[in-house]
Amino acid sequence: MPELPEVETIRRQLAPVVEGRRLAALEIEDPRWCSPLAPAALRDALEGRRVQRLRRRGKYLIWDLEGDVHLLVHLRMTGTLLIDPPPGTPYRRVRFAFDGAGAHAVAFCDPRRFGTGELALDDNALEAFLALRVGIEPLSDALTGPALAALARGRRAPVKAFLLDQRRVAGVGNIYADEALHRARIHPLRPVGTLKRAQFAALADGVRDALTAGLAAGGATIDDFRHADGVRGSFQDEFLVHLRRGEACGTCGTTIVKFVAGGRGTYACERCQPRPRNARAQ
DNA sequence: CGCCCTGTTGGGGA
DNA sequence: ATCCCCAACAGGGC
Repeated sequence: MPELPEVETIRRQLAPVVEGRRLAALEIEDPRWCSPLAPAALRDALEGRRVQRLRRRGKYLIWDLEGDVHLLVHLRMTGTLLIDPPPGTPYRRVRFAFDGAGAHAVAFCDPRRFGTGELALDDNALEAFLALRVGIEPLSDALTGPALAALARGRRAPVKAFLLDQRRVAGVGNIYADEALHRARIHPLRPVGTLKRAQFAALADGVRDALTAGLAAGGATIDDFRHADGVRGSFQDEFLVHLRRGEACGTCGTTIVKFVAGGRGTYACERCQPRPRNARAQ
């Protein structure tokens, strides 16, 4: 569930709650969260420090704490951050307690335990960590057709695999990759290096538009999925073009088909997004 | 009821 | 460079 729009929405909700607050206690109930670092090491590094800023790079939430200490939280597939969750909230893995009048508590909850917390002990370490993992920000001016073309030059990988590679364009997940490709009318299995200039431009627009639409919808229904009662809001249905197997393409009415691209379940309209001749069927 | 498959992510090994 | 499998769990199909 946490794709970039949801991470950004959570960041916007959380920032006013944690920025300027002192982290009084950090309770890590599942040591796997920060593995291979021991929970005690993380506690020692973070407790007592004030949160200066909550930022996002790709799908990473970056907590900048005073003293040039940084916590990188990744929600993976099922993680979420809840503000003042009620007692007994299931799947709680980490608890952040803050100081001061009107302070809130924040909980990291994650049924599948894929989510991670990582520590960077100075700016250099933080940038080195990010440089290895995240590429250009899709909601910034850096996302342009020519920028995508430069990253794609000479590559034969399917365009969907290219989009999912966080080291090139950061923050595009499985759902939004399909969405962006449908908007750009490009088949997910097209070798990315063979796209034409106009297609790279359409792809840049498609990525930005899909994420922006998701952000608008996510912001509108944030209350639904922030609650820990299991109601996680099907907000994606509100803006996605309904790329589901068996359903009709909203543009041309052709039945949406499913196949595997970039190692993930992929949905496309093979009329709007013509399949390349050399790509094997299903 | 139980088995099997799928999955919004990313790292590691082949 | 690329593909496959895995982490841990829930939910749906059969």
